[in-house]
Amino acid sequence: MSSSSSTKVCFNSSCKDALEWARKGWRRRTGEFADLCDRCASAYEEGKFCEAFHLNASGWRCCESCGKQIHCGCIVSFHMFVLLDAGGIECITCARKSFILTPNPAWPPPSLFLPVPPERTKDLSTKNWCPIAGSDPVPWRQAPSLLSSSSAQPDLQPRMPFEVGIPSGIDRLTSTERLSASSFEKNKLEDSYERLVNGSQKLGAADILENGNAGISCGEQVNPSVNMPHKSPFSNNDTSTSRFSVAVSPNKASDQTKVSNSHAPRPTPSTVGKQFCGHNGADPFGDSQICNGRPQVDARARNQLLPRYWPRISAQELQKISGDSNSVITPLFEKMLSASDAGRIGRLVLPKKCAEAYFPPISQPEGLPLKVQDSKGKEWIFQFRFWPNNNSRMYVLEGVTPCIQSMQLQAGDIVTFSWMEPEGKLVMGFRKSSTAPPSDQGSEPVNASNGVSTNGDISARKIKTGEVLSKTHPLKGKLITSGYLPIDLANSADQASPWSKDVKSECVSKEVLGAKSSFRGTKKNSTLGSKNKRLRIEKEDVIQLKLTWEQAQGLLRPPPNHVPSVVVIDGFEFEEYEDAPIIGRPTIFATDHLGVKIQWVQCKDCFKWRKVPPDAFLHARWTCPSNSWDPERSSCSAAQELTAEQLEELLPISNRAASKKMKSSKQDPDSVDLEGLDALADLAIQEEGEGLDASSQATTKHPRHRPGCSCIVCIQPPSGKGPKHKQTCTCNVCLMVRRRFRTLSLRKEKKLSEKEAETALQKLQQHPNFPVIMSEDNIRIITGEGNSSPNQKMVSTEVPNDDPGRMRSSTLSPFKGQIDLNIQPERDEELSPGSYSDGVMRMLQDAAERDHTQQRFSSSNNQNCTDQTQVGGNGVGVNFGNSMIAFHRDPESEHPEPLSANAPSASTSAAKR
DNA sequence: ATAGGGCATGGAA
DNA sequence: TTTCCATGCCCTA
Repeated sequence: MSSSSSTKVCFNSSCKDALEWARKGWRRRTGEFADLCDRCASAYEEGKFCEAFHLNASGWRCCESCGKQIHCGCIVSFHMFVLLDAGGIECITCARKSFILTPNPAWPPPSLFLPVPPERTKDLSTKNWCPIAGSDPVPWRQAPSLLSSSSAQPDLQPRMPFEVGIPSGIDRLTSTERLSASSFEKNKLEDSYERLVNGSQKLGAADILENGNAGISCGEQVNPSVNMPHKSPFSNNDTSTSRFSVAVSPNKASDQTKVSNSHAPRPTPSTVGKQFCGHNGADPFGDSQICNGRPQVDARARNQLLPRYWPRISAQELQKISGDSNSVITPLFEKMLSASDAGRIGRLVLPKKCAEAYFPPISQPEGLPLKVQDSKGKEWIFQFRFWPNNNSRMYVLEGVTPCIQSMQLQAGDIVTFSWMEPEGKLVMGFRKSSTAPPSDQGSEPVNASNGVSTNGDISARKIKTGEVLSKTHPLKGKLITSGYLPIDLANSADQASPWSKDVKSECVSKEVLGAKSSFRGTKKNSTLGSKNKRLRIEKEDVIQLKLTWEQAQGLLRPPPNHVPSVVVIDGFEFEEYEDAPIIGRPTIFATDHLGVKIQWVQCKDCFKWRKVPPDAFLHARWTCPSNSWDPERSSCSAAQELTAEQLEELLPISNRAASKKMKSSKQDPDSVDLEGLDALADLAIQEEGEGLDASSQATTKHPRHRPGCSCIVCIQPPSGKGPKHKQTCTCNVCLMVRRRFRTLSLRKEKKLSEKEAETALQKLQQHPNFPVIMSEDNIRIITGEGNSSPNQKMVSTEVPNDDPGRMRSSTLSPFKGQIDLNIQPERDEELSPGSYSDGVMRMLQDAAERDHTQQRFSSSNNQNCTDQTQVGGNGVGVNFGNSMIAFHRDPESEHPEPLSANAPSASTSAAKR
């Protein structure tokens, strides 16, 4: 999204000034921001836009509390007021004082206005809920009891500001749907629904004109929060109130879906909730209502529907779901399939809040059958039930295996649940997490990053690997503020969320200003990463990267030929790029003896530094042969232009000491801190290439495996669901298995030359169950017999049989003929506490040796996971294919610290011999 | 012996 | 600290 077109004019129809430099105004229905001239943008940002331009327009009303005049008929001021239950409006300031934090909502889902069955028992049993019966309106989707005063709940709690939001909407829905509604309410609701669907009724400030003019109605409101992305003090709440539903009809589908979907589809009706929410924030429906047939204990707990469950369904998906019908699709929630979800157990764990909010209430663990239609129109019946769990419940959908298999889903993919009206059907869509081409089975994969719609707004922008907000820090120049570090680029599912930008930038800004580099902000918001830690660097590991934002920025380059749009947030300028950043090779900018700006870059292979133009974009794997600027030095064999001394001068001061230390070593003068960036880049590239591999997303941690565990269990799809692995397969699992075996073999080779190994072997051969336990560590023998699993077979076939010792090498386990999935072959030497540094260096030497030996190996073994050892500067990186360890040698101490982990070894305890 | 149901556990939020 | 939830594992059929 580039808002810096020179041909544009100010979006304000009263202005129309030519724009030299556009500033962002309110969010348009297309999703783009209104481009404003300086003057109008300032007015908008100061909240004086309507005063300046709409004074004569209709729609001005007074705040019921303070009397302030608010322009209620305009998109520009839409977020400046709230509609009061008793009529009238209140300015947002007063509303906040009254604990009303939700701004004006978008359209509520029509399902909220469904007719209500005459009687609702507190505990809705399966009898009352008959999804299988067909198209009857679903009782549990009944409307809120508008006038119900069922607030006499035992545990009614005042709603605190942070409790207001989507979840409250859910709560209200949940609560009220458990209540009876009078016929009056019913009629009213039906009427409301009717009018809503027919578009004849505009809610509150629905008379909003996209271009900011007042008084002209349009059918859709924009998310108010996006109107003030830079200054909302409670943007979370704001955004959380976005609700929408989509009326999909053949003749207007494109428009409506487009518009509707320009907001993050968040189906729960805070609108309605808001409308009927008391000023004091108390829930008029009672927080303690029965939910799913049981009393709610903690209202606050229900008020959090995690962002990762917010549905992000594209218009296309919705349209596919609805087909040609006039159905109204209301996305309810989505969930990324975990390994167990996608496994053959056939149980899909439902997020509790979602289950309680959107699924029929159940009071018995057996639950009830639930008819769900998939995106192909095929209907499935799942058992919706729960298990008691820690005084709570754990909701599951049972019997999902056929459906999941039918949709060819695996762990990491996302299933979406929507509600379709008037059919009254639960619809299950899906989104593949991989970059696989769009499936014909329904919801197409929007983009690799679990993307959203493609129709215009932030959420709609196609974001391949992440959108970067780079921030120009007044002191330090550009900093990355979005938190979209490469590590998360491929994984962050919420990077496309319409508000993530704001949230993140705010979050990161704080971190930056707090002089603390942390990726937490990003991770917290990462939908995918929130649970699928296999793809993430652990918090601690990230910290160990010892990267500052500035350093990380060094890895990212703006997309070529891309003019950023600039956003000012909290006084800081952010450059915003629509396209993914380029993950670049760390370089050193300098000026040559002629005063010409140049860039020094280090070859990935030979580590020699090459001079390139200052504006050159260099991929993280840049090597000498890519040096088109200097043919004489376009080969790794060519000498380095820079002397070590010169390089030292170029390096950051803080690194020189370390550099000096390393200078005397045999290693090439490496890039010191750049090593860390390098490592990060490596990882990013690996993630780039592999991170989206469904198989690698397949599982999450499991209790028996520590964080960082890269065992097959942790990284492979469950229950053999994944594709068959060929011998040449380069998926994570295969690579890891090969790598594991290779290192095992190499180590064995080494050990065989030692008497100790001989002794061990003798012992081994004397063992009655040879091959069996050789030691207590977790190294295993691969015998070839009893290997029944595909992986093990694969290993067997991968085993080079040129060395029989290798076949028996390595380690043993209590499990005969099995590979220890947790084996950490690189750590076969115990590192005594006092010799950490030695141990690491020894390991690195081993790695170097392996690297050497590897080359022999590689020639006969098709693989992409060539181990790399980089030693130099004060940083030492060992790259084990997709697992990388980088050590940062602290100049102050002799103890190298892990720069990054996510490696199968080195960061965990050493195996004992 | 195997598969599935259901609970327990423990990491993460 | 509490709650959620992924998944391990026991028990039963």
